Amino acid sequence: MPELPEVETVRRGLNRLIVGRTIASVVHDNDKSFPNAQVDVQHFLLGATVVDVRRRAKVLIIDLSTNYSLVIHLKMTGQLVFRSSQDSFGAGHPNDSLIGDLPDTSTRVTFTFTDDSHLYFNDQRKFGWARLMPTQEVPNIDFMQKVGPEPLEADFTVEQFIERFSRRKKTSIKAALLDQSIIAGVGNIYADESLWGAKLHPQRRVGDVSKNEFKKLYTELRAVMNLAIDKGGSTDRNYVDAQGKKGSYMDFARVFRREGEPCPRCGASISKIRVAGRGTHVCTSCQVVQ
DNA sequence: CACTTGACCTGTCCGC
DNA sequence: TGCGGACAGGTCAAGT
Repeated sequence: MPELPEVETVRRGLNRLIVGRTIASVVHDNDKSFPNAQVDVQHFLLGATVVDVRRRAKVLIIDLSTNYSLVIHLKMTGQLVFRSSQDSFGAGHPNDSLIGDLPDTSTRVTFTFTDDSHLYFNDQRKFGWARLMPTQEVPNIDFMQKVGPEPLEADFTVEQFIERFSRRKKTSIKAALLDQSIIAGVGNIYADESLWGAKLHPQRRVGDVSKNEFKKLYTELRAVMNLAIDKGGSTDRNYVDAQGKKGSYMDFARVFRREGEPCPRCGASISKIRVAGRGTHVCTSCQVVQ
């Protein structure tokens, strides 16, 4: 569920909260949440100071002073939550975090910094992963090699956007939007939201999308993602930011999770169908299959 | 190569 | 109340 806006929200939070902190200890469950644990994780992490937190597509990159980087994919239910040594979650200490005491049953990795603050990598469904590697090798991993361009970069043009779809003609526009090798960072929420904005039915074949419709989709996708970043992302189920707080984009969603509600544009009832193996929200009245 | 489907997991919800 | 099954959806491997 964390898509580009959610991962970007986490990145901004971590940038504020952990840059400059030095790792004192790491405890991990030694399964695929940290698949290269057999390399000496402790040796490369202990004493390392966080120097930057970057993002590429839905992947977070935590750069360390040792010229190593932690590369983390949250997949569906991953969370990265920071707690200072003062944070208290016991009775009589109200807070606005969605989650309580940490570590909890879904904690896969616990980083403790030298000031006794903590960063917890939680992942209920264990689809996420963390890897430690030299910073200079990060661009060489398979994921980075095949992932498409960042849709919110200032120099990403509508012409590039259209060109990226040129090798896909028969598949649905929704399947193409979800394909990370075409455009980076789009997931189920913002695919449905941007297709509604562009009045495109998710099952429209890519080859049947006109140039003007592509232009509209480009504009809508960027607008929707920028708004979502503004709102701290979407909390559908599990997502929380680096302080454990929910995002509020779902309050602004037009179709996602709104099956049965009236379309904000034409008033017809919003449907939920299945496209590209995903639950898909659509107004069949004003989003045209053609 | 283009494209689709199933696997990976576990918590939640729904019907019986 | 308990229990089975469907469902949630990011990515990769394996299938057509």
